[in-house]
Amino acid sequence: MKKITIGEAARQSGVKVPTIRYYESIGLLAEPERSEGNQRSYEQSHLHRLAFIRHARELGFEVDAIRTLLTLQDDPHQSCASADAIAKARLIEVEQRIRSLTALKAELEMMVKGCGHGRVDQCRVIEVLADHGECMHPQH
Amino acid sequence: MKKITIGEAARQSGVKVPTIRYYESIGLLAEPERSEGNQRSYEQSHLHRLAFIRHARELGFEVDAIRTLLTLQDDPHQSCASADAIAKARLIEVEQRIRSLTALKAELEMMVKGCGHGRVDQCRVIEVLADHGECMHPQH
DNA sequence: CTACATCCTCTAGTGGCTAGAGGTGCAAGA
DNA sequence: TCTTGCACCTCTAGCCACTAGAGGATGTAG
Repeated sequence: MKKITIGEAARQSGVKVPTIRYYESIGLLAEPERSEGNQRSYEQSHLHRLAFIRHARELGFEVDAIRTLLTLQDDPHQSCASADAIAKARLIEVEQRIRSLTALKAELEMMVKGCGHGRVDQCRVIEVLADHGECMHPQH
Repeated sequence: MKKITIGEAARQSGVKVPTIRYYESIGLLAEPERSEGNQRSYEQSHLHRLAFIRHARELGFEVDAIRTLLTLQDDPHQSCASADAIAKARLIEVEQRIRSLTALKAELEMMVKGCGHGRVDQCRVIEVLADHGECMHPQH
């Protein structure tokens, strides 16, 4: 029964110390036992939880979605329809974001390519920003 | 000399009324004249400014970058090297973001495809989140 | 003159942390 | 035993770029 300090938990999970405390404060991570000197003392289960949360955050899931996913994980007999729906919704968001960023990329490339590296009054970067009509992607 | 109210400016520029006031408060948009009753009264130049700002925000430029771009626009004899650098930096950010989102997309697709639509304990969505080793994209 | 939309200022809230102040606990070396 | 020094504690405030709402003034149409 070795006790895991918050610093050690941070090292092992890759989640920063203040962020761990923050997750506890918003109820994402269960409150751990405390040492005699009031210091947090984590179990392996907390580390699994942190890894789960971290991976989900990296995938861009919002804290509320993670909360739902965690309650699902806690009750493995439930239908996984909600988990599926959450992941699908996130996938659609990501696809949309990629599409929109790809359009931005095209516009930025045009701006940068058109820059004559001279003075501002010949600069395509400023010109395109000033006049949206110049821009090839009026959908945004 | 028709006076443009803040509501009219919002309608024409597509920037919301509180956002226009916010831009003024942070010094992005010059303070307009006021009517006798203390209401803002905009000129065409403000509308151009707002259009510029809006377009730049849509392209994801941060407020600080926009501040720089605006001072460049005000002095057309300057070299446009800074504008070029800002746009290039933004382009690199966007490209990086697209790459990372594309990796996420692949992982999410795998999760969703692997979901057997049964119970949570057979659910790939939860499983992948819980164990990063399951995930094909260990670079994140 | 009365509705009623629009405007004004000001404060506080959003998400997901991050930074810092001011103080306590704990392990190792002198 | 004492001290050094790091890691821990709580609490508050700050970050970005807005957004929401309170509470009141102004402007316009009928």
